[in-house]
Amino acid sequence: MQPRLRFAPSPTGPLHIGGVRTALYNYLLAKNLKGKFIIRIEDTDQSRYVEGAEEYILQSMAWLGIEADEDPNKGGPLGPYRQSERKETYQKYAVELVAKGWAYYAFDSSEDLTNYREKAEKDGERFLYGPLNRKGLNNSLSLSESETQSRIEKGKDFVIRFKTPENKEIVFHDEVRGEITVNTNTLDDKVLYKSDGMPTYHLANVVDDHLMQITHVVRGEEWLPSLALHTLLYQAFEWTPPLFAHLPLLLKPTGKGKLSKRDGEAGGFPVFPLSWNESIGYKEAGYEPEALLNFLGLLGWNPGDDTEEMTLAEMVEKFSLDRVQKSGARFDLEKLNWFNAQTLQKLDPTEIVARYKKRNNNFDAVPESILVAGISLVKERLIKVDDLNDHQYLFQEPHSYDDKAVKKQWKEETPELLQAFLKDLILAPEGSEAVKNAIHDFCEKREIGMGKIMAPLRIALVGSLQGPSVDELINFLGIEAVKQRIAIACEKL
RNA sequence: GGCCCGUUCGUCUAGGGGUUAGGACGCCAGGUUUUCAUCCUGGUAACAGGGGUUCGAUUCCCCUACGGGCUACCA
Repeated sequence: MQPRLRFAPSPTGPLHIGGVRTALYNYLLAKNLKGKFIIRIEDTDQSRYVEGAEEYILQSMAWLGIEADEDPNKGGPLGPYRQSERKETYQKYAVELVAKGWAYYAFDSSEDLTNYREKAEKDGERFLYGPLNRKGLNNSLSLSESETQSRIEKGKDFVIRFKTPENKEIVFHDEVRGEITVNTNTLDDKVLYKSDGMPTYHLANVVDDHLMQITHVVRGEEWLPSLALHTLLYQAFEWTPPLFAHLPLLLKPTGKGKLSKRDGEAGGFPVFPLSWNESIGYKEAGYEPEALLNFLGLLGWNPGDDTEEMTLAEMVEKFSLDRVQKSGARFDLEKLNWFNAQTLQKLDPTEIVARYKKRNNNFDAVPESILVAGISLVKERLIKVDDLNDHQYLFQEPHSYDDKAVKKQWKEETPELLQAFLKDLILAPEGSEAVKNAIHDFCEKREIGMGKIMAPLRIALVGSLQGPSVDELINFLGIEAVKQRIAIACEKL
């Protein structure tokens, strides 16, 4: 059987970074097994539907470079891939379950249910619509068959609930955690089919996974408690269940709980891949998708050796469920920054320029070749592509001079010294090696320390005591620019 | 509260009955760079606690604590 895995987000808002990781792991496993990766939109809750969310999710995946084999837009052999478009399918299965004695009609109003819950809560208990009390509630188990029929025919609101077997130890298997046992009396009879004619997650999910021939369900740990129900559902339908793997959750960088939108706002880091309304995304914050993926891939999984820097393809090759972590992982932006810097180091300067230009127009007037040469000079000091903006001196004369540096390094005799050096420099041959020699010779001739000329030179060229080595810088800028900058500095300082 | 899951340096993690408990990020120090960053070298720092089992437990079992999730006609 061909492995088929799906990522099944709900279009209720932007894709959370934890969702991105779930998508990534599904993709990694699918491709590792040489199978298909599918995106299915789970939009069964009309009241929570958010305009643009589906599009956002698909765009995020595109930006990340996680390509689906089948999705709502490109379609596929087992579509449609939007649950709202599969609406008719579900009723049939819900009714089948009733016929088989695995489900029943329930007529309890939401007010009644709320009352039961409030009452139970007052008594310090929890109301559970389940095996132990369902016979006393308003449903086809307590009502006569004719009464049930007539209510349905009269168009009364009803839901279909799963008929959880009474007092059974049910054992199910999770690929990450192993065997888990639950007593069915602690389960409730989940609604499978809602009164609005839509299925709930539980029904839709199981039916679609079966129909779409999903072989591995990889999802967040928040679904682990539902696995008992889902296992029972597969039994009820007499279908072979897929393999299940529940991923540990992403936790807040500090403090308690899972990562949420607010943490991003408080901690100043994105929680969404792309911007969504007021919330900035990783893309907009200047992160490279390769770095995000690499970072996320290692948050809850490792390849078993010490390898950390990996491309998507390398992660695909090494991925396996048995190396997925059981406990939640805290989100640490520092490490992502490191991954981003590493990603940039491996990129060709022309590619860095291209990515920089997509987001910045500061150096639009600078010729491409100069930009590439400039990047080559400073790329190992970039964490993000935008950091090139800190190196404007490569392409423009300094806007200002660092006061502290000037005070300390710019002496009275400095202008004269620089002008004299310039004369020597003009005579020097091309290349940064020659520049270096010129500086050395000049110092020797004048019998002065290198610091006397190096620091002022740097101030004149850069504006501060930073940047690439002076010889490389001079070589890059060219004699005319150097001459000009020295002149300007001598005048201004 | 009930049910389920988990717990190795600050963080991500490797390991697994006998190890100097390994790596990475961060941090610190030194070196390179007559600058800064990079880079290199070194350092800092962990098996939640208590009981078992065992010649020996961080590793296996139990309990406690702590953390997490679920507890909707949401996913």
